[in-house]
Amino acid sequence: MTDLAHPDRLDKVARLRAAGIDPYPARGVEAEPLAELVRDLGSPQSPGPRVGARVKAAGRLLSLRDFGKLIFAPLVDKGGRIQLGFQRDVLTDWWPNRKLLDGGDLVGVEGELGFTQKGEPTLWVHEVHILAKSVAPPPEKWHGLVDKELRYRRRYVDLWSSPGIADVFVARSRIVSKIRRDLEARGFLEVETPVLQPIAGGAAAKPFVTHHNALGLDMYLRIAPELYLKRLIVGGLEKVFEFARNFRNEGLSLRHNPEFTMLEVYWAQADYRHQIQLTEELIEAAAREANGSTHVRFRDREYDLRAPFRRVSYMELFEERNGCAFRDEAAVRAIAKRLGIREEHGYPKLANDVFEATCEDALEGVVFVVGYPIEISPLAKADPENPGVAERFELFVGGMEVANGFSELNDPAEQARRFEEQIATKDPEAPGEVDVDYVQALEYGMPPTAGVGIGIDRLVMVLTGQDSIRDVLLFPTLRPLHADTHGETQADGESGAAGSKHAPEA
RNA sequence: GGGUGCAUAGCUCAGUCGGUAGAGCAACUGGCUUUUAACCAGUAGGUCCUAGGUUCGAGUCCUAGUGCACUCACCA
Repeated sequence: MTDLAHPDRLDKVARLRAAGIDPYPARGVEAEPLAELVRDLGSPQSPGPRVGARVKAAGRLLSLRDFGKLIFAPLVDKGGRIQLGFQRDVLTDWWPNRKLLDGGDLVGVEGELGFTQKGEPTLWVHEVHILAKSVAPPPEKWHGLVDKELRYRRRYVDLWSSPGIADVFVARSRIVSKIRRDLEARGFLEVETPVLQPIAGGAAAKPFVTHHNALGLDMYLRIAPELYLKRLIVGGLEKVFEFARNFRNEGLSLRHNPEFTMLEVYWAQADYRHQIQLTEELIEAAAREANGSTHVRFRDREYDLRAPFRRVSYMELFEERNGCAFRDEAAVRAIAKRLGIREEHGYPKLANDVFEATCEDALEGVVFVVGYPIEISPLAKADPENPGVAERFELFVGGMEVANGFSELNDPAEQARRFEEQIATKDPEAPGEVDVDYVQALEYGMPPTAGVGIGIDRLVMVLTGQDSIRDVLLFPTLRPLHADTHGETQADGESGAAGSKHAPEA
């Protein structure tokens, strides 16, 4: 038992047992969803079909308003809420036990649907069963859980005590489900590829390192599933996708969590133009699924996600904003100097930084940027008409990158050369060694293929209007609490259990 | 990693010029059969984040630390 458990409530557990009532019974009750009960009850002005009906319900009591011989208590379940009315004259036998109920308790009830004098839909209770006694005090009834950290740490409280929170995660589930169904309908196969990888490839990012004891081998949590999914294209699976949890050992922000979900789709015989179209169609459908419309409100701005989305050319935008070509090194360096941008990993990266600094505002709407410099696209195929430009696109919504896709490089020699080049930059985010097995896979021959990665967390942010990635993650990454000091134990009751499950920080 | 801010009862928060701890909610006791942030009366509840320092005296001022929020950088 932790310090979170309230002595008065623990005492009530004992009193329930003494009264012959199991505070944690083994069986639940068959209950109807509260939202349906409320819907079918209607209102006093337009009564529904189930006024006076005898029903069973289960849920969590939020609070109790005790009038002596009458108690009102709101009951919530997943997505619904109704008021319970307990009356002494109806619950004669149970009445002496009423003081053993608290806000937060889980109960099952049987009773009759009706209204109060004020017209509030009410389930007039005839039978009460406690389903689980809550010994931790619920959040303050008016303000609720306002401490953001506590909301993330105790999502299990946030979900039932903060209105609208559960809706975001229901929407997330529907978005993912819709995308999955749409891809399956188009003949794509959902697959699973390794999270534990001997070489962290497929993106530029710092990986988490772990160790496999039996193999005596350091391994990485994947930063991207890309190289494995393309192996499957070599294997002839033709159209594959994975909702891939990726792990990147980098900073946290409104848009970044160390683990995040990326949908990656690979499509043989397609090129980047097919993927652009697929991307916008999937997103439009997901928007309709989540909101019933293509209009979304994100960070105080309205966006219309109806396909097709606008396209702009990377190189043209660069020239328009900077008055010089991407590869006009002298001119670009001068601009970089004026903007105070320092070179860190070679010229192409510097020029891309200039792009990001000068073209940012052009990415404010819903827009595909198309045709990235080949130098910063090591896994993408060059445009046959324009060898310096990769057949690559990124999708931005409100300035935030949501998707990245391209025609996949399938020339094994060229891929090996680009891997070597990447490693030579000594960029800490470049892979440490060439993924020889991947190059070998290409040597067997990969058909012309296009791939895209869609940031699912960020897409959900846009579609549900959440500013922070943490608000679309049920359990965002947090520093674990330690039970070392008394102060922290007091501040958080579950710290002892939680702390013991976490490995020490590396 | 840098900057700014915050940390007081279970929760949300006050706390004046440095003078020894307050409210509402929750809990407990009593009253109340139509409330909905119910109401009325009472009781109990404090390592003022931690460790130092200044001072006759620190919740308050100073230093360091810890945690969190916001923000910048990196990243998708």
